Amino acid sequence: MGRQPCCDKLGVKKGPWTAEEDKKLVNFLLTHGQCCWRAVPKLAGLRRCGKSCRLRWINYLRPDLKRGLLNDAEEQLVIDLHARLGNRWSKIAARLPGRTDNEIKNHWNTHIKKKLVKMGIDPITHEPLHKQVTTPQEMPCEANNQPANSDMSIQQINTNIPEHGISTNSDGNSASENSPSNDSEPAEPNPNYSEEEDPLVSFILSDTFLEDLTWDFSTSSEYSSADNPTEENSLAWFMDCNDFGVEDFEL
DNA sequence: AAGGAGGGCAACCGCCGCGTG
DNA sequence: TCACGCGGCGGTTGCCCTCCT
Repeated sequence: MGRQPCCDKLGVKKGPWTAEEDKKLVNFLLTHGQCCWRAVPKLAGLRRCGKSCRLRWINYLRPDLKRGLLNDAEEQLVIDLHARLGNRWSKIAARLPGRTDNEIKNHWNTHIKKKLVKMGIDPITHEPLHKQVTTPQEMPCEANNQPANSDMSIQQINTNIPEHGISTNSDGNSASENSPSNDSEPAEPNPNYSEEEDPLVSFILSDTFLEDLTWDFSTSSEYSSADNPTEENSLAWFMDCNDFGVEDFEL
């Protein structure tokens, strides 16, 4: 037997969200905070699946989201993190405040992938393309969707993108899904781009950042409506977000 | 100016892991 | 220990917009 769908398909609207639906969802979440997503559409008066509401909120409506394309530093960070973590977009997004996993995933697939290929680097393994003599099936790390990180490939990236260095595991070990210790391994500072040059990038790559839950905006107590259930507090995070269309929601 | 091709992105789908009873 | 429900995640799809011919 297949798994039950997350919501009753009948009467559940799909497709692009309207401004009216956005408004309902935002108003509800500002007033009540994030609770049981399954109950949200019902309570908010939406004919949507709870998952759909969650996705819409996380990927689009969340006021702490950054808008626009990833800048060079962010892009470089994504490349580096991808070399270490693979396609674990949520983990990568966790180190990029204001960016969502979906956004990063899309950016990777549409921009960065092509960029790396153009530079002669395999976007999956982060190895130089011309060095690859084995087929993807023959490569365990590929089969597991895990990158084979190497100093050489990373250095090549650095060469091609001189403005922004990236760091990698100094021993060239591939990042493994089964070795969570990699997550906690501090990134080696790139000789071409020292911490002094970009302490922010260095900090984001550090354990301090990853383990600091205050950077997790979805659970941030500063903005969390669950912790600060008043609409006043909730509105504060709207006001902090300059390019958010507050007027769209008549707040 | 019109039509086709390609790219970008929002949203959906289905699986997985975790918490709970 | 097992079953179930839920949230979260990554892969994929499909629509819309832009560019090119």
